[in-house]
Amino acid sequence: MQASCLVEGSSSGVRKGAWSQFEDELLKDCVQRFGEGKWHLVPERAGLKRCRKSCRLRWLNYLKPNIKRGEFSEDEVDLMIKLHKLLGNRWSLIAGRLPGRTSNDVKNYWNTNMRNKIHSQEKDKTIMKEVIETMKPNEVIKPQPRTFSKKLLEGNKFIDLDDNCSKNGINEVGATSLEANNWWDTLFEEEKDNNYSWGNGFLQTGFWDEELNSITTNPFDLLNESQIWSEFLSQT
DNA sequence: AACGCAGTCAACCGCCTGACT
DNA sequence: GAGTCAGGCGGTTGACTGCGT
Repeated sequence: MQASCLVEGSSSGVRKGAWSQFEDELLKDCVQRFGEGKWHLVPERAGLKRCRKSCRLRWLNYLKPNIKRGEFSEDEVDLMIKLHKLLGNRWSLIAGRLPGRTSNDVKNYWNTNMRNKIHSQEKDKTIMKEVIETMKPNEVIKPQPRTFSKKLLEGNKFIDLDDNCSKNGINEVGATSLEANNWWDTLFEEEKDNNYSWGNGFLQTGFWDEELNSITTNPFDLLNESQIWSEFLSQT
């Protein structure tokens, strides 16, 4: 567990701190050759003196293709606020709805920009209260299982992870087959199939109403009577 | 030019969960 | 059922940078 990473980090000369360009190249090359996943094998395969977690993080937050850099657009911020209101500090889920953004990006942005904004709006007690409410520990939805065993995948017509990863590497949005089998992404695909409207790359309507109802404990804390999630997320 | 401060963000840490044995 | 492993997450830290004095 984390102990393995700590031991790796302390006793076997594992590097810490900022990544060099050379290390980045080694990691990129390794992921391109073997695909994402099996992070415990990556340091050895790549010839890196880094622990598996460090390799994974570096790839996901910096090296992965299609990562968007620069400022968040208005649309992105708007969606982020709505999703945060809905999901709390579930940065990975929020990032999953913002193409090219990582959970680290979203978290950093929120912790700097949004908190500042919120503090500057302290006069507006209702906004303040809303945000604080979403940050209560008991409002945070526990993470759902994100990984699937090979057996499970085989039994549900999914493609074998290792096979798919090694042959295809990453898909067009930079996601592994593992991520593509995430329920959330599946929903995303379903929405596209159903020709719901999109704007600036974001889903505007038809927003997995049933699923969001199922994962939120008290949907009517956020929704008006008879309002659905897609309406909530598309309101301005 | 030198210093201090605040903001940003990459990276680390500790914990949780599911899979596997 | 218990123990271990690997993947993943959110919270936190600290190095770096830019700006004001």
